[in-house]
Amino acid sequence: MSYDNVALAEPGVGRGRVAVRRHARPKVAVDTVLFAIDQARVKAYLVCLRWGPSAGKWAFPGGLVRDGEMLDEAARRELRESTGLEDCYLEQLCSFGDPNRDPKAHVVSVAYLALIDRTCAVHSCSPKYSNGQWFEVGHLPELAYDHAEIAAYAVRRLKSKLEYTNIACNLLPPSFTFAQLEELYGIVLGRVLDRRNFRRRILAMNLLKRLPLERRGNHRPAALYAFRQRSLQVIEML
Amino acid sequence: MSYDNVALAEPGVGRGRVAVRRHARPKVAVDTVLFAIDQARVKAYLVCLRWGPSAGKWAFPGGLVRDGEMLDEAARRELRESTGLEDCYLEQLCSFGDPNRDPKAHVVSVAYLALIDRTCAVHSCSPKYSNGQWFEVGHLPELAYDHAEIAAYAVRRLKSKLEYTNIACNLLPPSFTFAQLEELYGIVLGRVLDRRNFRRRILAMNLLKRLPLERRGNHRPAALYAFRQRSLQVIEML
DNA sequence: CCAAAAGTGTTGAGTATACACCCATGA
DNA sequence: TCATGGGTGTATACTCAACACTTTTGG
Repeated sequence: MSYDNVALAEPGVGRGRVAVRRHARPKVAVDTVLFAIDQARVKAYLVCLRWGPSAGKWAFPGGLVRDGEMLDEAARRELRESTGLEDCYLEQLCSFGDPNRDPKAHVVSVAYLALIDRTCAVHSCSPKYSNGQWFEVGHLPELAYDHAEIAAYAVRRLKSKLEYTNIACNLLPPSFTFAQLEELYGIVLGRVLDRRNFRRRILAMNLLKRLPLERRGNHRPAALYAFRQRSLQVIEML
Repeated sequence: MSYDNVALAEPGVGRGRVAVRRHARPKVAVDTVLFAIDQARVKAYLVCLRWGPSAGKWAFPGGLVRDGEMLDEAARRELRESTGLEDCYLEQLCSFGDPNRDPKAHVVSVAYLALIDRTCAVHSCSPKYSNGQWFEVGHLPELAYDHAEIAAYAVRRLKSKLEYTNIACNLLPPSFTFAQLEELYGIVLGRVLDRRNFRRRILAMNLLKRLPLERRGNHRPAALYAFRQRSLQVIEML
C-alpha cells in the first residue's frame, strides 16, 4: 500500500493539489455505545454535547484518537473520561465514514460496543459534556451526527451475540440466578422465553457453573450461578 | 463528542503538547481483500509494494482515504486503480488501528471484503505496485503490515456469511448449475457436502430461481439457476 | 451401450417446543 | 397456610443427516 506515496501515485491528482490536501485528511474518532440493563429495560448512556454545531444534542461518548494510540485504548480512555468506568467489556462494531456525518470536519468514527452490569457504575461526566444520562433504548432522544445509525447497529449486535456467545456475563453481576439470566435474555431479545427450555438450552451450552450458594429472599431460595469464563466465548452451532 | 475541542478538554494534556499533536493525528486508510474462486481454490488478490519500508512485500490493495471521500468510495477507488474492477460486491470488515501496524506512520485501516466471480476480471495494476497476483488462501506469502490478520478475518467472514446469506451470488456467474453452487460451498467451507441435502437446504432458503435454460455438455444437461436478488439477503433462522 | 454427471426420496436420530405440577421459603 | 417465585419431566413435531439408485446425454 505504501501509504506515504499514495497521493503521488494516484493518477489524475496533480502535485499542487496534493500539497494542499496533506493537511486535510480525515480524522479518526471512536464512539462508544454503552449498554446496561436497568429496571427491566436496555439502556444506553448518552452525553449532551457542550460545544460545536451540535451543542445541546445527545450523542454517545467519544472523541478523536490520539497519535500512537490503539483504537480500543482510545475508546476506553474516552469512556473513562465520560463515565469514570475503569474497565468494562468493549468490542469494535463498525466504522462510519460519511464525510458529512460531522458538519464541521471529515471524521471517520470507529464505533464500539461497551457493556456493564449496572447503570450506577457510571459516575463522573467529563467537562466536555454538559450532561450524561441513561436512556431507554427504543426511546432515545434525537442524536447528533449519525449516532442513531450507530445505536441501531449496536442493538442488533447485542441481540445477535446474546444468542451464540457468553456475552451476557457482562450485563450481570458475578453471581446470579437463572431467573435473572432469563429476564436479561427476555429483555434484550424482546420476547418471553419458556423457563424450562431456556434453562435446558443454557445448561447445554455449558457456560455456567453452579455456585455453592443461594440467594435467599422472601421466597424459596434460588441457586446462584456464575459464568465459567468471563472472556468472550463463542458457541459452535454446527 | 465535539471533536474539535476534545484536545482542550482532555485532562492532563497541556496546551503546548496539543499544538504539536494537531498535525500528528492518525491517518485513515482502506485495505481490500478481494476473493475469487479459481481452479477449485479460494484465491485472494495481492499486490507487491513498490515503495516504503515494506517495499517488496505483498499486501492487499489499499491506500489513504481522501478528504471528503466515503470509506467505501475509497475502497472502490483503490480497488479500481489496482485491479481495473469497476464494480463488485464490497462490504466493510473491521478497522485495524495498532499504531505500529505501519512502521512509518500511525495509520488506521478500515478493512473491506470484495468478491468477484472470476479471477480474469482483474486487469491493470496501478504503478503504485510492482506486481499484482492471485494467491491461494492458505498459501499466502508473507504479508506486509498486519495484513495476515486481515486475511484471516476476511476468510472467517466469508465462511460464515456463506451459511446465512446469498453472498455466494457474487462468486458465481449470473447463471450456474447446482453442481457449481455446491462446489463453491464445498471449496469455501472446506468440506464435502451431500448433494441431496445441499440441494434441499438451498431450495428451502428460496434464494434461487430456476432458469428455462440448461447447460449442455458431454453428459446429461444440467438445469441453470440464478439468484433471485443479487443484493445481500440474510436468511432468518429462528 | 458405456461413461459421466444430473437428479431424486425415505428413514432414523436427535433436537426443539409446548406444556403443568410440585417445592421451599417467609410472612 | 398461603402467596410467591424456584425448580423439574415428558410427549410430540420438526429438522437434519445419512444413504443408493435411476435418468439423461454424448461419444
